[in-house]
Amino acid sequence: MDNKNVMPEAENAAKSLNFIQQIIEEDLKNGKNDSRVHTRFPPEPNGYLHIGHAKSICLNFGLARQYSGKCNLRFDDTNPVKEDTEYVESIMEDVRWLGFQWEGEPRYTSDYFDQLYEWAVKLIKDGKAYVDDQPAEVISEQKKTPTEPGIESPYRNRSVEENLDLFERMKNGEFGNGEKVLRAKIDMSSPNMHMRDPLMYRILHQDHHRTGNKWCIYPMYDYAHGESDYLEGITHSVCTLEFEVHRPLYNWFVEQLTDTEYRPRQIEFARLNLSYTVMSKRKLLELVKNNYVNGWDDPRMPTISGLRRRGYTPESIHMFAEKIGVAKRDNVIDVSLLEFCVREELNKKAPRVFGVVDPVKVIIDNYPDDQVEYMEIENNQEDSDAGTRKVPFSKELYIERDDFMEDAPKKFFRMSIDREVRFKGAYIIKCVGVEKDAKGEITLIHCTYDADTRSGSGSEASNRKVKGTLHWVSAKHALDAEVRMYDRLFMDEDPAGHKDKDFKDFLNPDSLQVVTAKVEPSLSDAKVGDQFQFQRIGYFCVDPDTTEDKLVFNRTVTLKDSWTKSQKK
RNA sequence: UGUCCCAUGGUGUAAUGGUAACACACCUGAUUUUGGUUCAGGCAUUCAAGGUUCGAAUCCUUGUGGGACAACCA
Repeated sequence: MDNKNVMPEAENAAKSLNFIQQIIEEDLKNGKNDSRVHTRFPPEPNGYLHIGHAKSICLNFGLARQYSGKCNLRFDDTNPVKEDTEYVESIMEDVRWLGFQWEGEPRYTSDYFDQLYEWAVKLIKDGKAYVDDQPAEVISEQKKTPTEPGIESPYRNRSVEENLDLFERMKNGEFGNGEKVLRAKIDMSSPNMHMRDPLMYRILHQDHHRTGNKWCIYPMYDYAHGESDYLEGITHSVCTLEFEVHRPLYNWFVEQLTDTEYRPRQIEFARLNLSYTVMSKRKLLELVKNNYVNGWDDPRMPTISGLRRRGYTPESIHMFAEKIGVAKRDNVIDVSLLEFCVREELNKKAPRVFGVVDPVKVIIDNYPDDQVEYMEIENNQEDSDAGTRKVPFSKELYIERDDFMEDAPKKFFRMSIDREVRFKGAYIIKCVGVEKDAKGEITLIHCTYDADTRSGSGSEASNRKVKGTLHWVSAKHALDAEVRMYDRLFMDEDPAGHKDKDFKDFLNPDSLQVVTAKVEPSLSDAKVGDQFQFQRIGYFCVDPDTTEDKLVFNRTVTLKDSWTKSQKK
């Protein structure tokens, strides 16, 4: 075969495989499980999904897509104490928003409670499971520590008949919470703690969000998970690293209960850690419950719903997941990579508009009092199809307070007394003086304009180069908009890493600032969820969840700004 | 003083016994009616010591460092 003929594809194929893809391709080659690929995303519905889950979602659904396989969505709902349908709803919404479709209906571990119960009975009959009457503390004590072997429970060698009877009575609700448990009979001296007769069932007199009061015994994760994978025909059960030590147990249950060729295979990868970001569901719940943020979808939250509301796009999250890769070593990804991915995408898609977030008024002394000119401005220089729009220009305008400095250094390219700047799409303007209030705050900037310099007029003067270009909004045409400037929630690079300190000590007091901005009139047509670049300021979206009858913008991400960066040094 | 896992620039990820590369970050410079974008360039890497080999980031041994496991959580 002539290699030269396949060069175009070779370029794509050149991408290296991550270690999971290598395992899958090996399995495919060996014809394992009929060379099927079937993955699953199995969240517990006890909280909202966050960017770390997004990595797992992109991985699992992505693998299925890549290998023409399937991917299930399964709610791992074995602990009714913590779970709720609110979370089920939000999880489905988030997965869909990310652009993935699960195979068939959503699955629930609770769908398998009957089968799991039968299998537990089988294990008892095989002498591989027993009912233990001891309280939690005693069982825990007997397990000992990782460095010393555990000791066996006095109930370990009960007869099969007694175990069967007791287990059935557990199911029938004859015992209270914690009075009895079902344990697998494996090896109390195993060096792996998870093999020291792990619990299979505990008694919880608690309504379940799906099965109601049908059950008062609930299976534990270790028992339920592998079996659920088995029942769904999962081939590759991808999970995070902390389950690595559970794998022998996962395999043990599958091997005890089934005798087919088919075997699901657990593969572990390193979970995502993001700098300046807390990812633990427990801590996020704490932020929500104690009103440090306004709910799970607060744009400062690392939740998928928070990112969505902040203006992140599914595509940008896919790009991020692609770039961070998959491996087994602990990692901390810099948030700047995530921000890069949003900017990268929004730069191509988001129309540029003029919005002044911290306005200061400018008056052009030599401009006719009642004149209004409509300046034609490009919507997006990155996209020639984006077209242009008309923006009104008049004698009184607003500019950004940061864009003026009275005693400016030479390197300051914006407005200063006696210096010229271009008002983007309009004229070259020269500052001639300022007015201040009693506190010395600038209240008005006086300018003159050069009428020959109108942009696009073709005149020689209109092509004159000046160092700075400012965006502006006509005062009498401006719309008021509420702008929510979100910043990072935590100031410390690794707020979760300080084990002796409360992570909330690192909360940023300025993580949300709400201001009234002056924006150009074309934004009266803006629709919920629309995204814009406020030229020179950052990317903003119209708050997707706004219920108010006014324009509300959420800041998605700031633009890179080499001037303010150099000033901070 | 147990079992398991991991170790490549500042941060991530490749290279699968044959020239250590890509992205982010950072730093120059050019272009720019956004101090954005784009473009060009720069900085910087195999935990250590032995061994196998013509050749080791890769295989072996030992050590060091980090992580997971002792929930009736998942």
